[in-house]
Amino acid sequence: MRPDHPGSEPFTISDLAAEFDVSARTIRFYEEKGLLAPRRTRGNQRIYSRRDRARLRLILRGKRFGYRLDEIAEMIGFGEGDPDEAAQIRKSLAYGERKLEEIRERMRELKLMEEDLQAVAAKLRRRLAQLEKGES
Amino acid sequence: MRPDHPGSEPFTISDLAAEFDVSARTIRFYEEKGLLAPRRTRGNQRIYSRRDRARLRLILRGKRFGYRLDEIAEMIGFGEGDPDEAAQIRKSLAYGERKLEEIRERMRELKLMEEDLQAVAAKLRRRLAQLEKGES
DNA sequence: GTTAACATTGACGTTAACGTAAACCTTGGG
DNA sequence: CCCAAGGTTTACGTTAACGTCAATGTTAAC
Repeated sequence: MRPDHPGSEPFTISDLAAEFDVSARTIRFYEEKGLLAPRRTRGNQRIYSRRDRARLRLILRGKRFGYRLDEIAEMIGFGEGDPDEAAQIRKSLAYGERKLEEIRERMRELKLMEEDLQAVAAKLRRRLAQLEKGES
Repeated sequence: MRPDHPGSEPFTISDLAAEFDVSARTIRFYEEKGLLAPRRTRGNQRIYSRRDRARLRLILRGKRFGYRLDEIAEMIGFGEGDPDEAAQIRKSLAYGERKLEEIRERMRELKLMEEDLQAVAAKLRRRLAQLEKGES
């Protein structure tokens, strides 16, 4: 029944739910919002391809960085939607460039945050060293 | 009235609201949640020190990465709270280490996200080049 | 072919993070 | 002293992102 590579190819909704540790409801909700569009069986059950799975991974990744679902919808939608015209593609590229710049800015901020926390940790360690020398 | 350096030292709530582009309500809300604790005037109005301001910046930074307020409360609280005992400090340090590891993980993920988006952009550019050569 | 396990579509509930409005108090300039 | 601009609390409203039933349909193993 299963192909040679177990756990490969098409996935059910609970496969993905388990893999990414989210509820099935969550995945259906993303579909309601237009972020996913899996095919269906004759019986109307959802079937997820590897592409769908990759998309879900991107969605969850975006979420972890505080992007809202509608923002994510734009981000992942920026590679589709009737790319019949060059103008459309150029617009998509411009949008992508903005998003990339935003992401680089976030990386810089993360670095700052790391430094902030490390500064606090250093302070604590100095204080701890004092205490261990018997000081109050 | 103002000290030598304009825009320095103590801040009003609207000062900070303007500087960080959030509403005063938001700042008061953070206080309700125990994330801030500014001093007050005799008339009960809030006065924010530079330290308070730095704290707010950290809070907003955390938010931009999808941390919830209660998580942020723990993170910024990890350097205070009766550090009279060495054990307490050691616990705080351990907590800080976990958070730092989490942050480094996020940086790795951001890099992946950047690569994903760049892959899509590259695809679009190839398609665009084809179109400009007159192909359908 | 019959169940047990899993899916589907509503519909309503919930929580976090504020927005908004009312009624009142403080502060600083003229 | 007065008042406009800004601040305070209290309380209720709102939105995003799901959680949680319930009623019903579909699959897969036996």
